[in-house]
Amino acid sequence: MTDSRPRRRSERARVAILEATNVLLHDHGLENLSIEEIAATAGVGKQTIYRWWPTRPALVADALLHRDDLAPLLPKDTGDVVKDLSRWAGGLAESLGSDRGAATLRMLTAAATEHPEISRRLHERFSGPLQETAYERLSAAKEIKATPAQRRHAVDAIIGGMVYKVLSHQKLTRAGAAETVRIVLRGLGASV
Amino acid sequence: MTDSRPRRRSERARVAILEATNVLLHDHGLENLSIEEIAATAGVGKQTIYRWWPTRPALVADALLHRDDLAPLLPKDTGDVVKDLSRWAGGLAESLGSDRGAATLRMLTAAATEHPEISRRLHERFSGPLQETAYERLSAAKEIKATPAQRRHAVDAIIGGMVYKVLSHQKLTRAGAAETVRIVLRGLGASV
DNA sequence: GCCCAAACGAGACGCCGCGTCTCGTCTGAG
DNA sequence: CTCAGACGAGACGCGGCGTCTCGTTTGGGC
Repeated sequence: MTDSRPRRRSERARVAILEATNVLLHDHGLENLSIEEIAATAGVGKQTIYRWWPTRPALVADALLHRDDLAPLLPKDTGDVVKDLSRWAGGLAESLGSDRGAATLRMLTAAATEHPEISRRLHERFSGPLQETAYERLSAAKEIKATPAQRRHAVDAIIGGMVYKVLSHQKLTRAGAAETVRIVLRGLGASV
Repeated sequence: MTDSRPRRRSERARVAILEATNVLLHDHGLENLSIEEIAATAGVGKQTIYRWWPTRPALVADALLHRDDLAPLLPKDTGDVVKDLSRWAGGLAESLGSDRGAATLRMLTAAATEHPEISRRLHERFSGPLQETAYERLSAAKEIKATPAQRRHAVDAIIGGMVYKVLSHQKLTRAGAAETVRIVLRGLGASV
């Protein structure tokens, strides 16, 4: 992991490009995003973009990673797994269920679909931490007797259920997400 | 709903366009799909495409709907809900878990992300029937005591869990899907 | 079987964004 | 202070876009 970069990269340009990308992503959508307009908006030469990002999806991924309003919502630990995960899923549902949240989730999905490497980076930052902490919270609960694989499946069912509802334009509510958590946890042997 | 179309549309051209689209979709992917190449491949004038399809996503959706190898896999009814849904989910997982199946699912997702109307049509044909028959199979089972909303959440968790695994590049296996079904159905009160 | 409007195949057109390139200027590490 | 390399700006050829205009084919109505 040797950092072989004696290069004098302009931080000002880098940030301007990422922020311009996010603005135009929000205004015109992923489909109508043009490098020319990003450069013009950021007050930057096109070459400066092509110098540092190999492809458009790579730039989009970096722009999404640069957003500071997308910190993943993580479950608390009060000792009551069912309550903790229900509240966590409820909050997540409220966030992803809003117009803005749903639009962002669809954009993340579309960007991830374009390139496996982009998918990996976005997952590492967004859905990964969600999965991991929910899994750990589940593993710490004494009342749940399940194999690690079963816990993984349970977490995926909860998160996947929400993602699926958004992608298929179904309603995603706080109450519905909490209900899903209750069903899945009961299936893992928790008393609900 | 008056059908005001005394128009003499060429069936030959229509089919050639849809099939050329599917071929190019498979060869170059959604991102590199060009109308020019579709027209050339189908042996058709560009105007013939623009005359009948308003946008590129609309054409992609019709092409996917025209594929006859994508008939949704539906659960049987042998009287044993757990076994029926486990096998169904297992088959679905095997199909979606293959390289080709996963690629198709990602393409469907990407196409659906581009436009709400496209999303609605694809859902109506593919995920919709899956949801509905799984829901009905669940409702017919006497051993399951749950509200309609709970059944919906359960179905979404099962299907969503699989979709999520594919989109996040996790392994999707027959056994894993069956295990997820067992967890969720146990959560609905079934004895597993 | 004839007619004719509409759909067809072909391709030219202007436009725009792509990715590359070449300027002259700016800047920061040594 | 120096100078290599990043920078802003924008010209360039290319290719696909969506529209248009040809002349030809086709199929429903008479």
